[in-house]
Amino acid sequence: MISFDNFKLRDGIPVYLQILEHIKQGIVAGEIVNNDELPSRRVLSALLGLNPNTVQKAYRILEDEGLIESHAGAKSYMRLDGEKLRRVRDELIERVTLDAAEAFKRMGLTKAEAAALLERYWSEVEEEK
Amino acid sequence: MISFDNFKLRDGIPVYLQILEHIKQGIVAGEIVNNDELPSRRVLSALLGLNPNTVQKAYRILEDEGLIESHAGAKSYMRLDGEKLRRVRDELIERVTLDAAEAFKRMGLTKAEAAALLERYWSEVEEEK
Amino acid sequence: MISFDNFKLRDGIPVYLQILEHIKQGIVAGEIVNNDELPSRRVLSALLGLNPNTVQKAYRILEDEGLIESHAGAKSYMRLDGEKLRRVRDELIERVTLDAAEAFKRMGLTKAEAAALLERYWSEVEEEK
Amino acid sequence: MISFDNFKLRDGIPVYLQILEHIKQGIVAGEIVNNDELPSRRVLSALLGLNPNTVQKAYRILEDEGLIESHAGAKSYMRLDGEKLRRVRDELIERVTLDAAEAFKRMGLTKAEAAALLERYWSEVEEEK
DNA sequence: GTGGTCTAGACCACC
DNA sequence: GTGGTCTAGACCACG
Repeated sequence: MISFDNFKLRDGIPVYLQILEHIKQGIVAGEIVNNDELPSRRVLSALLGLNPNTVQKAYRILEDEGLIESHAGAKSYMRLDGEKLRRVRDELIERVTLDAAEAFKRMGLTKAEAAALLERYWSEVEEEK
Repeated sequence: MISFDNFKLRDGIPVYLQILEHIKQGIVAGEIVNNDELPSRRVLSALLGLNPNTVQKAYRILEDEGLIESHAGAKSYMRLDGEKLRRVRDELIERVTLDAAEAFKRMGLTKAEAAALLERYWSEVEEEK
Repeated sequence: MISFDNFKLRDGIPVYLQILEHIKQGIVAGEIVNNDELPSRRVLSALLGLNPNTVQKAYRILEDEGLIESHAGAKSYMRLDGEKLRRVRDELIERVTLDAAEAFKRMGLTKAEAAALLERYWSEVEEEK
Repeated sequence: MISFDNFKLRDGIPVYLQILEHIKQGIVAGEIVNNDELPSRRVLSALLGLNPNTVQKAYRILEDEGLIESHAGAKSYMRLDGEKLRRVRDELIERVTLDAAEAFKRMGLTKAEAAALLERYWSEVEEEK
């Protein structure tokens, strides 16, 4: 079962996007694999203190993207293969990296300075709660 | 006069925040310095194809944060000193770096891998449009 | 025994309605006649890979409409007479025809064009699976 | 402005699908053309006695399919070109025709009988209210 | 219990 | 006023 233990809501970003992001990051991290069972909409919404429809929106998009499969009355499961996995991974990494690079560049930092900053702050990231 | 030449709208993020971000990044980059003149709300909104209210919102926040000074009927100017500059710089760098570090960690990358990725993608950032 | 050999599930339409439709179409086609035996709920649900409740719902409606007769512990049988047969036939034909005519009209086709289309696609209907 | 004058709700079919169908039929009929303005979510939902979210769902799907374009704060417009028009037309006609043909066949009618039925019922379709 | 649709109504970002 | 997100909660189809 996919875990949402370390999921923290940030504000300013649509919640359904944060759910999508969390799942996609889990896929890239290898924590989420093919055929994994997803928590039901009701359970997850209760767990995160959200409305079921918000979770439903995230799940619907995942299904539109072919990453999960769900049928009325049945649980929902991850549907991953090499191609999808690669696609998710590439998109996610590219977006995160380019966003950061762009911001650093815009602030006038050099490549080396940016990389140093990233390494310096690495250990300050809030660890698992 | 503060430049918005390289300003590109991204969707999904409130436009007024993008304006704020652009100006703060310019401050950190040293392109924007104390007493610089800001384009008028009307001019900037026309330039960026935005609603004047959206620009107004960004300017109001900058004023609330003490970074600019504006008076009715007069031009607006940057009001920066060492302390404000440091504050803006630290906040911006910390946010960008921590966000990226958190995302990379969540994806299961090591510190070295993340830094390498950042350097690898560095030159791919779209240059001046 | 009533056959479900050519029964294909379509999605988007409630399954119990599809079962009802299948039986009524069989009645109109003359394949299903008075006193025919129906498969038991359990057998049919197993055959179609459905939940017994879904089949039960379809059977209950058929019984409400007086088209079948069933008693606890006994097999179910079709109960058709001239009047019921005519009613089912007229309802079904009218609904199918009017639905199609309405859709064709709404799309701006003429009567002749619609009839031609119907004849043209006639042979493309998937034959017995 | 796209009209919903002749729109009648049918039950048993999800409302958002009926809205989609109505618009697509209008496209095929040539009543709806490129750059046509759509009624706002609020206006249409009030007009049809629906919840705004139901209309929003239909509009979202249309946007996903590339048939309309909408931006926050701005009205929504049809975005059609030859390719999309052909796609919508082909899908709609094929579905309606095949559904009808399949039902008629299943009821044991011949191609000629079905076409005759369609022509006979043609004028009975409820005319514009 | 699970997925899907729908209503009622609020708040935000934007024009 | 317009599009987009979200909460609260109901009902249906299905297993």
